Amino acid sequence: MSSRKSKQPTIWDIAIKLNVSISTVSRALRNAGDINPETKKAVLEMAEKLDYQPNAIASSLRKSKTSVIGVMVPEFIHPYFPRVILGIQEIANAMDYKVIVMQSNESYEIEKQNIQAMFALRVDGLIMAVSRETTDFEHIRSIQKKGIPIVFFNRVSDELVGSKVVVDDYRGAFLAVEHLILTGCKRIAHLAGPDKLTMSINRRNGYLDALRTHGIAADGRLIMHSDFVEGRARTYMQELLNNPDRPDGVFAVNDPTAIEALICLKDNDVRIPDEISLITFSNAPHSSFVSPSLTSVVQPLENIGLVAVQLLLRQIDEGQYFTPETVTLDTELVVRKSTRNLAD
Amino acid sequence: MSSRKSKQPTIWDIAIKLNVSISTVSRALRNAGDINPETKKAVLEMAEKLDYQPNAIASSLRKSKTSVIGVMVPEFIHPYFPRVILGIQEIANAMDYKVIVMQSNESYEIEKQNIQAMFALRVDGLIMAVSRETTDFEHIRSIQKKGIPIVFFNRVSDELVGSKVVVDDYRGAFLAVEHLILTGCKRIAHLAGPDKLTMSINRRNGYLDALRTHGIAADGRLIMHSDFVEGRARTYMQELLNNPDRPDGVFAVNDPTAIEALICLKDNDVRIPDEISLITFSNAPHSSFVSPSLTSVVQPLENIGLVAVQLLLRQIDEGQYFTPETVTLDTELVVRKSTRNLAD
DNA sequence: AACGTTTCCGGAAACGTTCTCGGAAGCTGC
DNA sequence: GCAGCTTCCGAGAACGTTTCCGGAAACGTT
Repeated sequence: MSSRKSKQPTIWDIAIKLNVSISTVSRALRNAGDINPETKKAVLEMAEKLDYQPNAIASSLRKSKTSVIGVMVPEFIHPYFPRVILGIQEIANAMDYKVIVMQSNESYEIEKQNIQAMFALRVDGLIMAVSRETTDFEHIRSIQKKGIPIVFFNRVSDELVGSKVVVDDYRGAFLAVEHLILTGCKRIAHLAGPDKLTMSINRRNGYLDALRTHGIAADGRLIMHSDFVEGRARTYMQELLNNPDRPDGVFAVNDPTAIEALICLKDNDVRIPDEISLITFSNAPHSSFVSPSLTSVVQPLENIGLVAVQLLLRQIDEGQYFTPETVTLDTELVVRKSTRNLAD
Repeated sequence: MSSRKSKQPTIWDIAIKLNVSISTVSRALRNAGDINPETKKAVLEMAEKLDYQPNAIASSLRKSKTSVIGVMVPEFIHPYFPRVILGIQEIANAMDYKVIVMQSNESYEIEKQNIQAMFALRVDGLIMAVSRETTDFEHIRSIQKKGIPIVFFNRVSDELVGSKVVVDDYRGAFLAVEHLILTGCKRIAHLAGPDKLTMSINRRNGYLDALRTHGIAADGRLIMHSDFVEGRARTYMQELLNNPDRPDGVFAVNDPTAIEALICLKDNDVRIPDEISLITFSNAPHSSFVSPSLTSVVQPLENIGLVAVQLLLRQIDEGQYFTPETVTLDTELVVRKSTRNLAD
C-alpha cells in the first residue's frame, strides 16, 4: 500500500539526532574548519551509525562542479583503449575525480548523443578519441564553447583546438625499420595503412627515412597501402611473396595487419625470422597469442592516459587562462621472436 | 580579473526572455501537458537559440532519479566484458537510460570504492560482475540494503541475493565434447579450470556426462585442472603429448587455455585436427587470430547484457515487489577448423 | 446571467548540499 | 569591567530543476 521508497539519510537526519544545525554537520563531514573537534567526532559517529552516504548530486549542484571526468572512446573491444583508460582512472582517482566511460561504437550519431549526455551530467572535463565516422566537429566545438575542457588522444584532428596527446608515429616507424636493417634485412617491405590517414603517412615517412638514412633505396613496389578491410593485408603479403625477389623484412603498420601477414607467411611455409623478418607498430602491449611472438614498436598506453588526465586537470584548474598543449609521447622497441638477433 | 566562468543558460533565462514563468518553460521542455502549443513552440525555439542544455544534475536532484545505470566489471582489457557492455548500452540507451562504466581492476578495494562512488552518484541501478579478489560481500549488501537494485552476471555468488544472468556451462561443455565424439574422437582430454570454481566444475561435469552418454569411459589422467597462471596449460598439454597414448581430442575450458594448447600442439608438429582435435569454451565471439581457427562453444555476449538490463529495469520499476530472477542463457557451437568434419 | 469545465499559466515549495555572514559565547590583557 | 580576539555555531540563500496547487481566462450549458 504505502510504497515506502526507502529514503536515504541526509545531513538533516544527522543534524536532528544531534540537535545541531545542518551547517555544522556539513562542516564536520567535509572536515572544514570552524568546528569543535568533539562535535565533529559526534557527527562522524552518527553518520556512521545512520549509514549516511553523501549525495554527490546535491553537492555537485551546489558547487557547480561534479568532480567527474568523462572519457569517450570509439570502442573498447580491442585492448588499446582499455589500457589507456586504466591509466586515466589510476591518476584521476588519486586526484579524487571519478571517471565515467562511454563508447561511441565508431558512430557519429552515438558520439553526438554521448557528448550531450556527458554535458548534461556536467562533467568537469572530457578526454576523447573521436570516432572513425566523425568528419564534422560541431558537436565537439559546441560544448567546448560552453567552457568544457577537452583533451584529445589517438584520433586527433587539426580542425579542433585543444590539448592533444599523441605518439610519435614517425620515430616509432623509423626505429622499427632501423631494427630490421640492423638485424640484416636488405629488402624491406611496408604493409602500410590508408594513404590519406596522417598516422599512415607519418609511419610511412619513418619507414622511408630509415631506409634513406641507411643507404637503402626505396622501392615503390614494396609499399602496399591497405585500407583496413579484413583480409586485405593478407592478399598484399601474398603478392609480395609471389614476386620473384621477395622481401626479407616486413614492417606492418599495425597489429591486425601484422597478424594477417604472419598467417600468410606461415601458410607459405616461410620461416620467420630466418627467411623473412616481421615487425609491427603495435597498439597492444603484447601480441603473445601468436607464434612466433612479434617484435614490435609499442606505445606507452597507460602513459597516454596519465598525460591526458594531467593536461585536463590543469585546464580545469586554470580555466580560460590555460593554453592547449600537444604532447608527443615516444614509443619503445620490444624485441621478440619475429626478427633476427643483432648478433647475426 | 573577473574570472568570467561562463555560466550555462537555464530555464530562467528562457523564461525571462519570453516573459513567462519557469514552470511554463519546464513544462514545454519536458513536453508535459497543460501547455499551449504556441508557447511551447516559442520556448523550444528560444531554448534552441540560447543553446540551452538541460542540467541533469538539478533534474536528478529534484526527481530523486538519475536515469543512469552503473556497470562495474573487473576489467575490460579482454574482449568479454566490452561485448556485454555493448549489449547493455544498446538497450539502456533505447530506454533513455545513460550507462556509466567503471572497472574494479580485479581489486576488492577499488570495487568497494567504485560501489561507493556509484551510490554517491545515485545510479538507479547497477549491473556488475564481482572482482576475482572479492570474497566479502558486505559492501554490496550494504547498498542493496539501501534499495539499489543490482543484477549480477558472469561472476555470481550464491551468497548474494539478486537477479543473475549466467550461461549454461554444463550444457555448453556437453555440446563441445559431444561434437568431438561425433567427429570421431575416442580419447578426449580436458584442460580444466581450478577445481573449486563452480564454472570449472560445471564444465567438467558437462565433459564427463558427454563421455558417459556416448559410452566412453572417463580417464582421470586426461583431466588436467589448471589454475589460470600463464603457461600452465601449455605444460599440461605437453604432459598429455608425452604420454604413450595421446588423446585425439582436447576440450579446453576457455580461450587462453586453448591458445596455449594450440601453440604447444604446433610446436610438437601435431596436425590439427587430423591427429588431435581442439575445441574451446569461448568468451570471445571469435578466435580468428589463430590458425587454424578454433571450433568453440560461444556465449551470447550481447544477449547477456540485454537480459541484464531488462531485469534491472523491471526491478527499478517494480521496486520492492520485484523478486530476483536467475536467467540461464544457452551457448552455441561454432564449428571452425580445429575439429574434423562430421562427414569423416 | 449564472454556473461548471476546460485550458493554460504562475507561485512556491521542494530535492540535499555548500557557503557566506553574522553573532553568541569564552578568553585575553589592561 | 571593557575592548578586542578567537572559537564555534546557526540562519538562510543559493544551485537548477520538477511538481503540486490554485486561479484567471475562455468557453459552453442551461
